[in-house]
Amino acid sequence: MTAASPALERFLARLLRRSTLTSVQRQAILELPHRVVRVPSRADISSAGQTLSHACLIGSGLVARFDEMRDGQRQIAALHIAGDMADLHSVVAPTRPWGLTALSESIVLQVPHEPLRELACAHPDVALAFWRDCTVDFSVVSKWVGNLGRQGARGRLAHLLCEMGVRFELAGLGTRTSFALEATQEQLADALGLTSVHVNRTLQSLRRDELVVMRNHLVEVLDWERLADVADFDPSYLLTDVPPGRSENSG
Amino acid sequence: MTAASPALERFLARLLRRSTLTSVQRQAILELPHRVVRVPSRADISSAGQTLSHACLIGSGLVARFDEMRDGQRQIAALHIAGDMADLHSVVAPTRPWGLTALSESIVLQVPHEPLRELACAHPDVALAFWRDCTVDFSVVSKWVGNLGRQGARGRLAHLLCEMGVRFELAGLGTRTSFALEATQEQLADALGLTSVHVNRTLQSLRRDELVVMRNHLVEVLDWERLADVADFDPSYLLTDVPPGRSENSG
DNA sequence: CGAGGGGTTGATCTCCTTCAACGGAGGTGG
DNA sequence: CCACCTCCGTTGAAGGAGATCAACCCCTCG
Repeated sequence: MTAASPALERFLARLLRRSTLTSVQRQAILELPHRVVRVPSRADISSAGQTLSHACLIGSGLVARFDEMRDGQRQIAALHIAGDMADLHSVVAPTRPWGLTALSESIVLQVPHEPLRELACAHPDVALAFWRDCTVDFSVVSKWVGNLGRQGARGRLAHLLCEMGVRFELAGLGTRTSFALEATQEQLADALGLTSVHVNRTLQSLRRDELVVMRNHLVEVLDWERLADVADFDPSYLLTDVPPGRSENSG
Repeated sequence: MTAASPALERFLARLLRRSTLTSVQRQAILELPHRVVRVPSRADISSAGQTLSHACLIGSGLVARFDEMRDGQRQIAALHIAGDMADLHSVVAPTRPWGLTALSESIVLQVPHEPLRELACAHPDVALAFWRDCTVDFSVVSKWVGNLGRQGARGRLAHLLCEMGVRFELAGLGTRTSFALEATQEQLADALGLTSVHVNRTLQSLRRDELVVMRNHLVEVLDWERLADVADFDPSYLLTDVPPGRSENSG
């Protein structure tokens, strides 16, 4: 057994958090062919409307999925960290209406669609696991709609920080109260539907209330309870509390 | 061959718009077991956190997927019309963090998860088709993030009307310039992240500009081009322009 | 006939944007 | 080694989009 890519191992771990796979299936995932690409900070990985033949697995760094308006303004619709397959959706919809961009210097694994599709077709459990993984992203972006539509700047920012904290913790990349979020205030603004000026003022407000400090892209949550309260944060939408057994049979 | 439910036929038609299925597979979908339920206007179909054993296929009416804040405020994250399987996602994630509510009197088909899952496991093409269908909803909700985050009230409302127009047209339930949207201004507000008062004023503004008229839940688009322009609307996110051939092999 | 829900209007307030300027840290070239 | 530049963060003042609150209208239904 050769040493697998740590990125694929992270991806498999993410899948296994919510799905059960046999050792054969697990091995097949670890052996997926791929090309490793280093993406500099602020470089676009792919743009909207492109038809791709591979999915992007994040090896390291921070990657954003974004929607672009006519005037060039961008809205970030998702943030992806190491172990996330940023557009697993593209396996079934190769022409995707969104773009991917690296917010920080990142390592990306290009995993061809073909073997992913073949794996899904050969192993129904894998197909369900992939589908389920996409459902997690769906749930997250749905929550973002609620966050943007019904919360003020404080709540929105607090919610984003809570979400990323829990996700970094789940991925083993930090703790929910201390993690590296390599995004500028302008990029946070693009994710929150705010201006960078207002993100700045809102961060100061959260800091004045001794809820969270952010400096040098390092987030330190000072009072998780109160931050989650400000954010109206309920982590269940991250679909983490799936029973460890065969989740397929729970319905 | 017995007469299939028109709702299942609509659902199948929606799948076939983007996926290719054999006649055996098509027949299996039309023969899915289900229970027909009539849901009165404003009644919740299911609430957040519930673990379900069936998915909801809309037979008629207008159904909203919503997120609920602590204070009871609701944010609608998706609108579903006849032929939409409102929570096909629940097949792989039976505990869903969102609720479903009927905005108008609706007919809902409860389709048990088991046969859906069995169908997906028995036929990889069906699994991919289901997964692809979920990707459409994903793409739509992602676009809503952009709409909420980067557009003002006029653009948001115009975009929602454009989207629903195209979707009604695709589903054969009207034309993009004339369709029934059975939602109150308050419900539109819940979808747009606005107040009902402001939705009212914004509708008047669109009407003054002779872009669209809405009365008695009937939307009449007077100038599609300009409305789409105000909305910054590009229908490609609805994933309608998939080639008619075997889309699985296009990557 | 009265009640209630949805739509309409006006006045006021507030949150966030806009615009503009400045500061500090890091990188580069002379 | 310092001058300069650029990017990011920070601050202030002014303006605007939308919220809020409250009243009223119309239509439907009991």
